[in-house]
Amino acid sequence: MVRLLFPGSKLGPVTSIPLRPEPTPAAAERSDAARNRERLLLAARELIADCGTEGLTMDRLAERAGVGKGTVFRRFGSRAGLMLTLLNDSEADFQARFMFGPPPLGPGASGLERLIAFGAERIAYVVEFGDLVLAAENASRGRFEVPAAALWLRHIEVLLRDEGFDADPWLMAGSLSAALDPERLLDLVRRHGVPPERLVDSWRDLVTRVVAAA
Amino acid sequence: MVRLLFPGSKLGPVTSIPLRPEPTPAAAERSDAARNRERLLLAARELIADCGTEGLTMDRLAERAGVGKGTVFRRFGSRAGLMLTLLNDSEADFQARFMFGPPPLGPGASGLERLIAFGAERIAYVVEFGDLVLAAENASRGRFEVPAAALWLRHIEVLLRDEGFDADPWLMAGSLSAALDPERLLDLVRRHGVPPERLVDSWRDLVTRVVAAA
DNA sequence: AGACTAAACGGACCATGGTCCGTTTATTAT
DNA sequence: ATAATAAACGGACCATGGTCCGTTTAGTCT
Repeated sequence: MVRLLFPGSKLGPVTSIPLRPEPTPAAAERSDAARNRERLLLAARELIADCGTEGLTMDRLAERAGVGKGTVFRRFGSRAGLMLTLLNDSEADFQARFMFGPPPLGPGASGLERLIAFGAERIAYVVEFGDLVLAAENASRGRFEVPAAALWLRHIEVLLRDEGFDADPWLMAGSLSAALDPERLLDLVRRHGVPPERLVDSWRDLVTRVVAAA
Repeated sequence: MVRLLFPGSKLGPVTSIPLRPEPTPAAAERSDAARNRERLLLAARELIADCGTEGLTMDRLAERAGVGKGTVFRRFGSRAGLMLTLLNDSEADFQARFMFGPPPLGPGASGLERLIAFGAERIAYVVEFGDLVLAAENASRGRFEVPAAALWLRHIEVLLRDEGFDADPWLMAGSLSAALDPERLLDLVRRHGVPPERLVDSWRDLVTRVVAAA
């Protein structure tokens, strides 16, 4: 658990679940470590801007940032961890919007409306950050241990319950969540040329049917 | 398209979509190539039996089979290709059963019954061949290009249409298919200890709801 | 049998993610 | 200021999937 600024708000820090958990949030970071972290993140963004996500290798990143390779791995744990870190801000923003933002995504709308909006936003998010999300998916032990994924799941589950869904909402939330799998969405958009709006339509249809029979 | 024996049937060869497409089905295999393929498959099964799927590396496999590493890759293309080949028989069997076998999996039952049975069988399949399926998933360009996957998708789509589902059955088939994703299923079974029957129940609930509103 | 050719072979080689451990350095206590 | 210490550093090293290309060989044609 880490405190992040709620972007564009005067309300001050809000609690958010980071995409990647910080190892030791208690101890303050040593100055050289902080400097290298900045250098690395900068270099990573430049590298991605120049050569795309594919072009970012850990060796190149280390060289470009002027640090040793070991430093890169101590900081981010793995390539996927780096990508997760790169996505952290936008992910925190997304979380804030579906947890505290205005309806229909945030509280105030019905469970179904919020489910629909959630899918639509997630689809937009995946389409926007495509390669990054894909590169972040290969986390060490499966993509299901990412803390943020657990949050989305729980969110969907709660919305299902709101709609009176009683039969194993946790598993159903997982099934719905699977329909938003980034690899699938990007395959549909990129290889099959499916327009995102059509994905949103299909998602709406899916959740509507699932909730309707409740 | 390759001809495979319909297992346990007197009906002779039936058409089946292989898990992994053969590069040049026309040209006959040279004798040394055939011998090496046998050696490799044997060695692969032994290695997996001894050290598990993780323990099978391409170098070790080559050494154990007594062939060069290049031979391994020419034969199977990639590690995932090898796993796909190892799964080919059971996959052909699965295909035969849902396409031509007895109801409720095969023709003769309603679309909904067949959908439910399909999911149940798929779950059992994934649980049985867990590691192999997982290792086969990292196919070159995503797990959506595997020909067999296209067949399952099409199957689900047809069954949806049978049930009068009109709104974008192809995308809906994909969403349902995503709920059967092996990585998810195995994560649920292994990490969360969810019994397969509960997965089947949830799948039944899902497809019933999707089809009900049609 | 001998020559010819296309296919198969093999293993050195490469790229890349990730680990290890001896060395350096920021920080803190005295 | 100096010493002590825990953290950070860096780059050699490893494992593994995958490629390349010069060499060998099975099958065929005469």
